[in-house]
Amino acid sequence: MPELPDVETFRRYVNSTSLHKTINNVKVKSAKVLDGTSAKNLSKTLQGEKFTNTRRHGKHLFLQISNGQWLMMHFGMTGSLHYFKDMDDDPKHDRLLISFENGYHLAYDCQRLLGKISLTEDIDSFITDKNLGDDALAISWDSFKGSLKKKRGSIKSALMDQKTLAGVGNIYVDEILFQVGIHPKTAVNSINEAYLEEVFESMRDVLSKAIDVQADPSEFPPSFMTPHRRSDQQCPNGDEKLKTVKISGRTTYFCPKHQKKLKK
DNA sequence: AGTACCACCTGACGGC
DNA sequence: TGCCGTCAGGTGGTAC
Repeated sequence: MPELPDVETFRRYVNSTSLHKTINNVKVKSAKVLDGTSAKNLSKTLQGEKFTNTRRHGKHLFLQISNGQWLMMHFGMTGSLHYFKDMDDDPKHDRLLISFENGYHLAYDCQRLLGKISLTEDIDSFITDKNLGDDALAISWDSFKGSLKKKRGSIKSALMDQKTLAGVGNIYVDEILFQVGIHPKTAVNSINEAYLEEVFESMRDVLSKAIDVQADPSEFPPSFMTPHRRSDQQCPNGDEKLKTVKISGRTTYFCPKHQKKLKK
């Protein structure tokens, strides 16, 4: 689930469920997701505090703690958040369980353990340390253009590179390129400025439309390709079959009829 | 600075 | 039923 729209959805979920409530218990179920901190230290840091605010940068979510620090969550391929009261509703792969004094719990669930949780004093230095590019929904057209001009290789790899811009992953990059009708293997440096601006607009459009429906593909507009992302499925714009190709090791779906390497 | 692979992990699915 | 290869919305490291 966890690309920019999913993480933004988690952020709003935390806002509507978990702010301003005293934390009275913290259980680390798997220390493997912890990065640069220990279960003991994390518990000590959160115990008795509240979450006061949230921020998101790309695929990283930050929960502000009332002591001024930030709890960083990254969701890997399979991470998600669940707020519930009855422990019967505790998700199967919960790795961190935060309990509030109102009897509710916030669980960080992550089946494949590829996610990360850490503590940080300062979001800006976290972003600098990780070398992350600007957030894909916050970046200006000028910065986007500037960052992509330095890139070589395919447009797909460039958009997915978190150092270039943060938040776009394998699913949404395919959707963005499908919407502009550009072949994912197109060399970035062969795209002229006007067309690159269309890519930029498509990125903003796809990401915000996904956020509008809580990143639920079953609610995507009918013109979106993502819900057809299965082998042998047809393009939403016709009876053409979608095809797959590997780009930087990731399975890529595209429509051979509607996505061309060069714009006519 | 690219790509190509491997690794980290668990689990679902299809073929035999 | 069971075993096995393959694949999965991410990232980081390596070698070339």
